[in-house]
Amino acid sequence: MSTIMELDNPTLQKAVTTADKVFDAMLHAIVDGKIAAGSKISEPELAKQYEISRSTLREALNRLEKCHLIERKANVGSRVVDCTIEGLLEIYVVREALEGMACREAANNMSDEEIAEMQAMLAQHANSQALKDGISYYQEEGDLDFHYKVILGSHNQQLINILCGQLYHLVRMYRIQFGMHSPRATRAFHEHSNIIQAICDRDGELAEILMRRHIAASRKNIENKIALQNK
Amino acid sequence: MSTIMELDNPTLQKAVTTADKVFDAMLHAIVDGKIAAGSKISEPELAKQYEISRSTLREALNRLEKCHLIERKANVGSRVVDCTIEGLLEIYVVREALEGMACREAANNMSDEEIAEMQAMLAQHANSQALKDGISYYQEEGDLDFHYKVILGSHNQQLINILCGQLYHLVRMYRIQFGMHSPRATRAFHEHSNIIQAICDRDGELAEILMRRHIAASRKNIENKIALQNK
DNA sequence: ATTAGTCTGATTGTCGACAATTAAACTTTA
DNA sequence: TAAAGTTTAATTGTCGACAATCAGACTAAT
Repeated sequence: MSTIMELDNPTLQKAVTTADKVFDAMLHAIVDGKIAAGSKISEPELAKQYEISRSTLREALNRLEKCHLIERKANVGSRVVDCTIEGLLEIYVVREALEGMACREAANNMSDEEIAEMQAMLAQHANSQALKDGISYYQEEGDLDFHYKVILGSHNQQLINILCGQLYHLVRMYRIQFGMHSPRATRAFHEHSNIIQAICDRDGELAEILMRRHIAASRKNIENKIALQNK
Repeated sequence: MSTIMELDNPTLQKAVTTADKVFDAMLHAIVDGKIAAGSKISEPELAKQYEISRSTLREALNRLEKCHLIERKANVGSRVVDCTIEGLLEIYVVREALEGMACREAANNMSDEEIAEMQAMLAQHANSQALKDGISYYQEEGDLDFHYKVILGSHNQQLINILCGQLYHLVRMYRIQFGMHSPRATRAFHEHSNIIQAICDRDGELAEILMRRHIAASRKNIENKIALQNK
């Protein structure tokens, strides 16, 4: 396990203060839909629920706002963001741009060890996929693992913060709440494989193109589903 | 003045609460270097200075952290981010990706009125530039205006939040503290002009390419200066 | 009946004080 | 003298209470 993971990845920083722990708890609760999307947040109620003071809760709320998981209006209160199709498509657009660039930078900046790690991970996914075959849950987790590795491989702290620290919480939220178990498992696997190859060849330009196509394909997949649903 | 500006642009939301006002004050102070980059922030001292309680100050600090202008460590305190060459180049990489995509989306989504507005703005810049010629301050301001308009034109709230709400504060901070009065004034003007043309033609693909080149050119300009300095 | 205005209950914003933790000064020992 | 341990001062995290603001219920007037 490379030391880069723990130092740079904002999602893996251990919670030391109680506000941190409440933040983690609420993060999972929101992502998993246990706190409903779009619902209003009552500070006194939640403070009682977590058995903390309102100040501490507000500290946690501030961090949730940093992740764009809640929205605050002055003198009115906080709401959990609601999951809309438009919002989902907006995120795909941002991901296409940022992860495409991250992939280019990863091809330039990843160490040989990191690349080897990623290849090993892919091989492992190949096995677990052969086991579970149709079932896509592991593939889904594997998909996130893969994208995280590429992002961290960019060695660009700004990219890492925006993607891992903010956007990916929303990505996971949408995946769970929209029940997005992609049927593109084997196709995604081959796309991942090609991307890693490009990174291994240090071909940043190609790596970016492939990653953008990979994400754009997911987006189009969603758009098609929506189009069918509205017919 | 389009109503979209006020509603969507996070930088233009009026400050209603006192924490908002302190946030605005500190934002400017940090961007302008009146609070030194890399310096430690003393909560009791600043609270006294702004004549507010520590709770209110911490609320303001939380928002500064959202903009990546300060960094907090648990039980240790907050520091203003320091301006490094590496950090500056990282930002350019993110901008190239995000603003490139924003430009593509702007070509798809901007209304004809918005495009006309932007063209009018460019004409105005042409005049003020002819007046001031060598002096690049107005061109610098104009450059920011132009980029803001394109970002808002994407009509993608995620893109707008990340770029206008977070990254551009850092951009302005670097510009001021590194004294980046670009000597590329007339070249940048022509690049802006071509980008607007592509947007006007609704050619998203070209618009993205041109914007990416525009930003990459700025980055390379910096890199060259650094290379000269270190010789 | 509808609109305007007032009032009330509840929620958010702000404050000052206390507890927990850290960093530095000081002592002690090899 | 240098290194380790202890103490102390200061800073941060947390708490409960008060003030400011808002949303909805109620009343009154056209």
